[in-house]
Amino acid sequence: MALDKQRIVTEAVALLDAEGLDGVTTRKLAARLGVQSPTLYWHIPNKAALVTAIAEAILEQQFSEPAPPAPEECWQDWLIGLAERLRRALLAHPDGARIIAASQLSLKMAAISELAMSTLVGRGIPLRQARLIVLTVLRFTVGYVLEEQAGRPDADALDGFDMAAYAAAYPTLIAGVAEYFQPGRTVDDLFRDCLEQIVHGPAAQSGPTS
Amino acid sequence: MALDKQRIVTEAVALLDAEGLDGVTTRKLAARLGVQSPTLYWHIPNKAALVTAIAEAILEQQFSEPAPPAPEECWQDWLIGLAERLRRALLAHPDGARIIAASQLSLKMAAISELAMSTLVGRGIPLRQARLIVLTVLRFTVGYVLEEQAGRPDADALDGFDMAAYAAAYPTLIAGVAEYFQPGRTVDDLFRDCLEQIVHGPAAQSGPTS
DNA sequence: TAGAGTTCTCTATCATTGATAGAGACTCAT
DNA sequence: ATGAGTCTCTATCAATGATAGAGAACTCTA
Repeated sequence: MALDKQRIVTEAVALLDAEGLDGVTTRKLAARLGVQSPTLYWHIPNKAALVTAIAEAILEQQFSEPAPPAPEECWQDWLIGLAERLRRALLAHPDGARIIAASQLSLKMAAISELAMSTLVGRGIPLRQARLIVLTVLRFTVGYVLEEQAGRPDADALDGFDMAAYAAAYPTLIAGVAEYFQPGRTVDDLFRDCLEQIVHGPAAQSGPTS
Repeated sequence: MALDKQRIVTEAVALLDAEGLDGVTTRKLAARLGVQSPTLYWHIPNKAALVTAIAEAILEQQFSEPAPPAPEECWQDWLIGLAERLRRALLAHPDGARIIAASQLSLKMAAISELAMSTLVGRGIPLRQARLIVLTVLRFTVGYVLEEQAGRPDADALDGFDMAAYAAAYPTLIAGVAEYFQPGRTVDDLFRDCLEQIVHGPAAQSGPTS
């Protein structure tokens, strides 16, 4: 089978799924492709470019069709949905957010921004405000998932960790976490509530709807 | 001079400032300290712990005193100021945001969250909403600075890049950027406007105030 | 002061990784 | 067949995080 950039990236995503970003090495990737590692460099300038290509592939999976703007849906809900799709795309692979953050100059991200901004402008939002909202939502989403996917501290880091002292030092923090996840709420609800905070404003208190 | 964790971290930050995160290697750091690299491992379990320690040091510089809650200032402005200080802390060193994002279990970040949440709760904000706002603001800030500090694409990446095609494909995006930075506005203003979007809501249109 | 124990630093050495140089094979039009 | 272009190989680098284990240096008793 011919080896081309397409196959390389596809296999790189599979390797990513299997071993995480740190497991994506040129040698392991080459082995999966039945090839020696220097061969990859004929198709790809360097590893940074590979990571960028992986980022594009990850986004492509979730945003292949241009994400229909919205028929009669209010733009706020549509934008929230867009961010949720972005988050799903990042969560679909280990270290997804790290990869997007490390990727330089993603055309796919630009396309998403363009879609969002043009949609909002089409709904009568002033250009400046549309940019602010879209920028805020997208960067928040990346920051959110980045922390969401952050590797749980290993044994070494937790060595001298005193959970009781932690709870005593940060009571409000702990109370907030505990309060939030009492009923049948999930982490997805938390993300959505944050987004509503942004697009609807703090006034829109999301009560225990449904 | 005695070599202890304190001195190691201090010098690591200096090395970070000089060469960026990728330049912070155990050998270079040891050389600066007049020591051989394995010596570091007596004081530090591994490099991840070093990065976490650097993260704490970076935050410490900006949040050494507990950041006075606020006398009569409204909590919104105070929270924005807090986020701006966090951003400044991250921008003060190369790859500052990457370091915070890579750091696992930062006590300093927890302290900042605790301070913010308890302040808001003290102002009568319900616990749940306080958590949402604080979480949103902090994660947005990290995501924002992360992209802000993202290395500009190198020559290789820009090889086959067609700026004209880019502008044609993403007209609204380009228009938004162009529109925003017309007068004497700075990148700091953009960040602040995004924050106001979050804490005051989209309704509060930030006109060209002074 | 002698010596034992602890604390810290050293030399030597690994395995891994991203990357390059340069030889060779394979394809295909002339 | 031959020569150009395309693709893959072997061999090899330099750099990095990390460990093993020898050995100074310091400290605190007896």
